[in-house]
Amino acid sequence: MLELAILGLLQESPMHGYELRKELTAKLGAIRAAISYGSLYPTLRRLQAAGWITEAADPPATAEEVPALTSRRGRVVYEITAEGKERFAQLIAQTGPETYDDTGFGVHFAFFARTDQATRLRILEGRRRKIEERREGLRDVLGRAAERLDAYTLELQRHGLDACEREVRWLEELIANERSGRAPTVPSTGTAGGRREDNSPPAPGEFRNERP
Amino acid sequence: MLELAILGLLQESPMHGYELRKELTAKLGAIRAAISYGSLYPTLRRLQAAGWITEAADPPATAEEVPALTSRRGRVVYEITAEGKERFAQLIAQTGPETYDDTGFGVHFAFFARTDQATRLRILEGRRRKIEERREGLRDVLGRAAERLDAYTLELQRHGLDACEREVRWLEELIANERSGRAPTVPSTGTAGGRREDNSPPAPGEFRNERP
DNA sequence: CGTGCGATGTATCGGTCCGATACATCGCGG
DNA sequence: CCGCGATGTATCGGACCGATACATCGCACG
Repeated sequence: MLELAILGLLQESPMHGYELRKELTAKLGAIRAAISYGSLYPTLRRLQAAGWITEAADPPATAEEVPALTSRRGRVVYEITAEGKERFAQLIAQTGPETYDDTGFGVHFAFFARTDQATRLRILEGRRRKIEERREGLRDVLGRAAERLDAYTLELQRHGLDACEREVRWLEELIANERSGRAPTVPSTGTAGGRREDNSPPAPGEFRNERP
Repeated sequence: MLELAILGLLQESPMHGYELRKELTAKLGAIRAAISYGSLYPTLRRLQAAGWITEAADPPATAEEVPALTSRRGRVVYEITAEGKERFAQLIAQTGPETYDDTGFGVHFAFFARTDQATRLRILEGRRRKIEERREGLRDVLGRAAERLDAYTLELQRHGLDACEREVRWLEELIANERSGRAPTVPSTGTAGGRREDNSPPAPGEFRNERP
């Protein structure tokens, strides 16, 4: 999962670890806390060893200042490679069971702008199926095994059931949206990625979510 | 977390691994999928080594059948010890930061029936604080950084924000409930635990949740 | 009658990720 | 001038997962 997220983020712009963590936290804040450095750095090394990313020279901030005295150690900037982009595309398209658990789905969803519509639909439907199963499990427990459980446990299940029902409705909306309107896909920048500051803005008016 | 859950469950009745996993799944179904045996068995061994649990003889199911031929290997039934109960009480009462993350809170909450009211209140308020922080983080991203993010990522944040707000409201309810009405605490069965089949039924009418 | 299959049951292994910790630099305010 | 919070890289032990292996039991189907 981390691998996918890193590859996805580095496609927007080269970054060093610290920055990567912040962006990761911003992008995935809804589904998980903050990525630990204990996962991040080893994963970066793994990705580099595999050739998906490379170290890039730290740009000296428009030159002008800090000539050469302080030797500028630390601050390793990573950049995605062409192979890395292929790897990302492969990871994004292939759906295993882990694609539908909370974290897996969240990460995949966060990069839907780089995913083709068919895959998006497949993932949304798989997720819905999974949540429906969880929902049924909770209903069963609340129905059949209710008397064996104490009031607090029961309340926990009720809250969980509520969350499931809500998420299913959300997914339905997204699926319907996906089927009818063509949601925009960010066009791949091409293998020879020339530093784009201007990130493709999401086409307006695709999510008419009608929040009152 | 697993340790706490196992100790809690074994206080209701002795069980073997498979059974433990099923009960665990039933009790914690709202917050996590199913516990892996790859965690369960090593943890059981750890708990046994520490003296919190012991192996118990597998009761031959009212005797009568299966006299002695099939040697009855496999099926290790675990039982909590007096030290294990102390350990549980200690774990349940001590609150660290991990008490308030999704899993930690869920497990603690699931055993609220064995937790004193002051601790319950402390945990509920800690959890509320944590969720409020997450909520503020999401609001910030949706406000300040909205233009940097694509429509899908934004939608993910909105959904997360919604879940946060909902959980805060749920917690408020629980806290208010806890403060006014005295919620029941399952009386400790005592250190010399005499096999109780009849589980203390939760007092009725404590959660007036008024679900329409 | 057998046979195969799904539920029950115990167990290990490699891998991912987390939390704690350590350490170094930089700019700013007291 | 000194400390402190933000920035920044890095490692280590431990928790937990997913895959896998293997053995038993009962029963349904041919």
